[in-house]
Amino acid sequence: MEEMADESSQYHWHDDFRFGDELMRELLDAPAMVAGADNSSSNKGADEDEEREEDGPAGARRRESMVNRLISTVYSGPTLSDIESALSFTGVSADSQQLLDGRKYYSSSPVVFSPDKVLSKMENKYTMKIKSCGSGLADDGYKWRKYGQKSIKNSPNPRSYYRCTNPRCNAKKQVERAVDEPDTLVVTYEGLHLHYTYSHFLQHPTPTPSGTAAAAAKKPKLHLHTAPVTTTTSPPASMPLDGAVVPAGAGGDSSSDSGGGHNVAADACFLLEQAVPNCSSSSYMFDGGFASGEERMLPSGGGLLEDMVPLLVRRPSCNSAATTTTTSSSGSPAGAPVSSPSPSTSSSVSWTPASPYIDMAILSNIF
DNA sequence: CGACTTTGACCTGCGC
DNA sequence: GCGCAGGTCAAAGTCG
Repeated sequence: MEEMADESSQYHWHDDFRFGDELMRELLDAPAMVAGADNSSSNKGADEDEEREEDGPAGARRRESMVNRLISTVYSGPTLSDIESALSFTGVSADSQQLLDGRKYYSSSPVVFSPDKVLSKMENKYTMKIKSCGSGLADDGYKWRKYGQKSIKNSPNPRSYYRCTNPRCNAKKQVERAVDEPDTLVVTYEGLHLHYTYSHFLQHPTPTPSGTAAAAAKKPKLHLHTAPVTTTTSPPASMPLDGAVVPAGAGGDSSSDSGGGHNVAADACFLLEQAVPNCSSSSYMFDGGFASGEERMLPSGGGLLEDMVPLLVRRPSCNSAATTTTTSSSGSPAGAPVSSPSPSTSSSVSWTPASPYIDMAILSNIF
């Protein structure tokens, strides 16, 4: 298992993104771009040399800006706006719209996370219908522990109950097969993950044999299963996908999901940065590599990222389509993602995931 | 030996 | 209050 999180895993981040022509051009012009991405061509020449050697705060800001641009340019998956569209979000502010555009976010005004706002909606439930592409279950990037199974009336299929293995997380999910569609899994999520597990970060082993690598060796069980998800069904999201979703066990109903090889943390950082420009992913992902970032991302024991909202949902390993229905258990304040006035339903989505991860529940809470 | 799954028992909410 | 159904607990078993 842990062997799957080999060195290559730290590059999964790149696996899901491609370099566009624009990026390539920028890379070729790296010196100038890095020195002054905002500068016009008129700055080239003598000034360019000056800028290139600039090492002050301004230079740092520019470099960070450049990194951000690269990030947004490299990303080829669905943008938050795509997700928004899919969810038929309503009440999205102009700023948010801009923010949702992966190529504009860095120039938009900062978005301030409101923990209260997010937490107030933490009781939301959302259900996903996952078209399984095999006999397995989807993986949402989180680690789940099955704590019960119940046969449901009028349903030939038992319902399995899972709880997030993180002791400080009360996220739960229920998994059962659709009565009319045996190849479809119905996953209901309750509660949200306000953390990442070690597994996400251990996928990015530090180059140094000691330190985090040692930690990884000590906590192998927490590694996401990076094995090929041939036996798992993946939903589009933690929505987890298993949108943070389904266990990968044999037989489908009972499975403990795990990662599918995706660089979840990286994706999360990217998405987080998209949502929160002030949160510089570069400081986590690109400044000296992820290894150093790993340390910073583990503010406390237990590998929790308490200051970081997971914007994740694991993409299904196959081209499965997932349908999600978000249910707001509590009165949704204005701006809630629900598109329907009905208290029991909100949005229904048919999404052929091409993107990494998204926690639609969280996104809906944020925007 | 620790983590995880299985599974029957127990608890809780709801309708009658 | 009773019964049903869904959700959770926890002991036992399994696995690596």
